[in-house]
Amino acid sequence: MSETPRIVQVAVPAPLRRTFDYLPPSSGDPRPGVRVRVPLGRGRAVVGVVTGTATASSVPTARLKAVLGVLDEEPLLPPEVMDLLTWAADYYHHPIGEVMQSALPVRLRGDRPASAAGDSVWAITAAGRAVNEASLNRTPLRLRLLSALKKEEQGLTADELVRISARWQAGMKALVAAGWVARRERDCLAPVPRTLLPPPALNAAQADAVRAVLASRAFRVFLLHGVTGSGKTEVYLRAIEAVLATGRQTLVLVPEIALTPQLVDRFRSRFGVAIAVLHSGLSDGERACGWLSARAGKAAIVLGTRSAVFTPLPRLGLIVVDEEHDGSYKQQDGFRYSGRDVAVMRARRSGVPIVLGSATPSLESLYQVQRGRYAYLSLPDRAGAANPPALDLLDMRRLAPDESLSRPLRQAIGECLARREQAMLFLNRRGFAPVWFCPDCGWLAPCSRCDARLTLHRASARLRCHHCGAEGPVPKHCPACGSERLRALGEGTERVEGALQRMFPEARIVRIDRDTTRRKGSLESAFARVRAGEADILVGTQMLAKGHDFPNVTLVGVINADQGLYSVDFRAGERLFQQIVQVSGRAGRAEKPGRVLIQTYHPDHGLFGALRLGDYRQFADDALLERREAGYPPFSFLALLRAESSSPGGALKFLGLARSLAERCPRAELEIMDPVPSPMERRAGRHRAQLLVQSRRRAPLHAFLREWLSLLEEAREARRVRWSLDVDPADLY
DNA sequence: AGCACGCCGACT
DNA sequence: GTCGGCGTGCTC
Repeated sequence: MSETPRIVQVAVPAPLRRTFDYLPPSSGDPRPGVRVRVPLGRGRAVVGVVTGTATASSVPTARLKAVLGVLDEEPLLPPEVMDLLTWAADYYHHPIGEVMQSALPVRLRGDRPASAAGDSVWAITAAGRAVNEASLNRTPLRLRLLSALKKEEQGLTADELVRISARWQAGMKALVAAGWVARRERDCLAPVPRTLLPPPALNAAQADAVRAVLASRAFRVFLLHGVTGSGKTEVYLRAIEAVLATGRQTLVLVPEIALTPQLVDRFRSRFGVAIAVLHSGLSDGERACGWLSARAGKAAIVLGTRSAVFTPLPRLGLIVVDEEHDGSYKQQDGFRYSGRDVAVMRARRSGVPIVLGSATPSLESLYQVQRGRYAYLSLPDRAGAANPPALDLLDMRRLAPDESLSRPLRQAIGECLARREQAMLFLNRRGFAPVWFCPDCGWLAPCSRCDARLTLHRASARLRCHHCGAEGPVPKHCPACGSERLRALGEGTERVEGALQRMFPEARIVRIDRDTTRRKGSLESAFARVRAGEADILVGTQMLAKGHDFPNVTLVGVINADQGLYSVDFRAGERLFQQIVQVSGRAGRAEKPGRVLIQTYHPDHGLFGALRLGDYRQFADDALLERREAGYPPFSFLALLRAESSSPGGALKFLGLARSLAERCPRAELEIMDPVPSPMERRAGRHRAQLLVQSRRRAPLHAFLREWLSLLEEAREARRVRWSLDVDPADLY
């Protein structure tokens, strides 16, 4: 019998929407999920992932190149994850190679063996611990290294040792030779605590929710709608506990900012199991180590942000998505997937239950509840029987604000301080003032690369663009008319902080925004100061609202709630409501009632009515009716083709071509809009435009997109602009 | 994305 | 006479 020629299909790291065929290595066909080194182009070798094998190729055999090397004995990506990634590449119409790469930790994207992916560290040995430090007095470098390692149970990497001494290697050599220090791989799984916290008692709603989730052995989506402070996390923990007891693993996804040490500690102190934490703040080695422990089944719980949804978990038993409505689940560049939606698909494919938790669920999820697709679990009560905070609207049309703070708000802050409680103020705008303005000729300092105004940062005396990062000095004279009367218009957090300091000279004020928390760990230390009672007033942007509890905050003020009230984006209302509910949740605890004051120029807006009643379901039902009438998601499916070009008309011109190519594709049940400039047409020197495609049904939309993209890829005009397709876009700009 | 090939301007 | 500008095309 003649042997059948075999072909290996490989997803290569290139923006190509297909796999490449290679001849197998002499060792035989590598299995799907295995990394291979393959030649690509002229003299270049890349690492790709095997997606399958075949008996024939559409490329003539003579032109096929052979796999250069096989990097993994066992598939690095197991079949379950490979299937999920293939689905995701198809659904988001994104190049398969880039999708595969995004699923791998950075350390494993190259040809490093999986066994050596962690951080290599120097760690103290038992012998080293017993050394009498006085005996090292004559070798200060060795002494410093040894005492540093004594404090670091996990050991130190070369990068970290450099900070102790540039010449650390010399001293380390001697310490290793003496047997006091050894080189090993850093263990990324924190030690299991000796004493575990006992689980608190559940209220009836929590117990019902836990019971419902645990009753489901197969795939089922649960929407856990729990008001702030109602104990959603405890429901997760109980469900996880039961899953762990059966020897299975749990995947927990949280929004980017919410993965705080506090949350991690809460998980660690409850379970006597290894927990892998995966987020962007880790070193590449730590990420790879956590990922590999999950894949090996060593980590029983994976707690991570968006990209953790692709972590291999051989014994997956449950998925939890916390704050499922949060926008940070959607990746905003490159492979634009939704971590939440992929999680639901993963649960379905793996046949496990998934819990989506939120105080303000997305309209998409609530709609699935209405349709009977998701099970609805409600936690209506705050733990400890605390009342929800009283919510008042301040009609700014009738109140004379002083530096954007109305009199009732100032008064409430004063009373709050007198009670020795803390106040928290939100303003979604950092910097001192959003505009630098000439009162004589009307000139407004513009960004030279964006269609936007520059924001004044007074402390650093700079004008900055919040869209492209450009910055420059603050002109003293108007460049248009020479006037010397330039002034700041509007308010940012920096200005409000100053105003508060003048109004309440005794108060200790902490400002929290991207400018004050740029340094690593500074956000955490600011929060720690607040919790320790070393601050009276907190001023900040949205980042103040997520994942943190401040028991002594009893007043929350929203300084400008109007942004987004009349926005062009159809999701703006939903997001505003979610934000206000989230910040309101910061006010008050069991024994101290909270108060929320919202400043607005549109107090009659319907959104505030539902907000005052604290009725999210009512708001959501109304909003869903509006969406249904307008034909917006979740009653339709969207795809947005975006383009940007350095030349003014380039993006629109390309989209014009895309629009005409669309005529050649199956267009039944589709609405293909005309290309339009993006709401902020110029950004960072690039001209941007977009084209929206909409359909009532998913299938025709995706059939269309498939053909449309293959035509677009062939078009030479497509090489002159940067373009990307966003399936289920979160923002229409 | 990389990388080479390919024709037109200012330099040792 | 060459170095190099980025337009165009291809990668199994």
